[in-house]
Amino acid sequence: MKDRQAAIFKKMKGAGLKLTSQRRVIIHVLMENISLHPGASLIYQRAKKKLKGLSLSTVYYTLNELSKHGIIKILEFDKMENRYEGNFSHHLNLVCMRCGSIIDFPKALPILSKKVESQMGFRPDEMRFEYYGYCKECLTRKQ
Amino acid sequence: MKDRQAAIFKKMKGAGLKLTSQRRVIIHVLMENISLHPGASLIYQRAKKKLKGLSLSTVYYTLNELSKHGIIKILEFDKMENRYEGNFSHHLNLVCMRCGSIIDFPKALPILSKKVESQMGFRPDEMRFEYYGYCKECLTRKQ
DNA sequence: GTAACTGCAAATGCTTTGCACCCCT
DNA sequence: AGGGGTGCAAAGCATTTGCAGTTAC
Repeated sequence: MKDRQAAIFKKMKGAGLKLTSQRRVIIHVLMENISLHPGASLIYQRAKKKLKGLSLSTVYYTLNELSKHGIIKILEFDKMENRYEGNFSHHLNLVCMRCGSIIDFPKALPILSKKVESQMGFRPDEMRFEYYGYCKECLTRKQ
Repeated sequence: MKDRQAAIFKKMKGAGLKLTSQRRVIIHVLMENISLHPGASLIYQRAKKKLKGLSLSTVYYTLNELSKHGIIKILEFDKMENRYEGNFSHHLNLVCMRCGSIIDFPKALPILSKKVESQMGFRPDEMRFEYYGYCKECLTRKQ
């Protein structure tokens, strides 16, 4: 966790991004909760407790800058705010439609990039694999 | 095309949905453009030409009703309006980040539902597989 | 010193909603 | 006849933007 945070600071330096106190807190909260794939509002709430004057636009601006430089990844959803993740490996996201939790499923997925390119002339850049359903906790709670 | 439209009307009847003149036009335009995976605004623009008084909220309401009854599918994106599709088969969508076109790639994808359920206790309901990149036309046009 | 960052408020864009009227079945 | 459907305007919500002041490098 401390390591991952340090790694981000290093990448930011490399990308010419400034390390402000706001960013330190935002990144701390982000990494502390990275397995939840937190959204901007959660990050904002928790970060604001540590840094009173923090504004939501700063949180968005920072997360967008990090994503622009390939340091984190933005996950965008239907009827749900964006979420942020640090996992760049090729994996499946399990999205709970009840509680909104997102779990990584690391099982190898086929890479179809070559086929897609030769058969359709389409050059893929990013990929997205998701299952929407109900997580263990919500299934238990349900009945 | 005529067939697919008739099939939708039939399903609507089965679901207890009323067939109004607005809906006839909306569905006609939807099916006419289904391979584009049209968005609400495109459907609205084209349908309004055939039915002057049509309102955008009716378009949204109709598309939502159809989706609620499993007659069409809503695709939701980042920074792009929702798109609608009729293809319920397990396929990959190729989304062009330049022109916004969406192409179906029918290649069989692994069904991981069982694994996900036994290993993670997650019960999947819907799935979503997308590649974001650049389509043939945009690659040609680019340089 | 200066370009980048921050906070505020306002704007954006898509989608939904409340409500009165309308019309399919 | 009655419940669903329609159109309008307004609200909703996450995200972005313009701008003036601030700060890291």
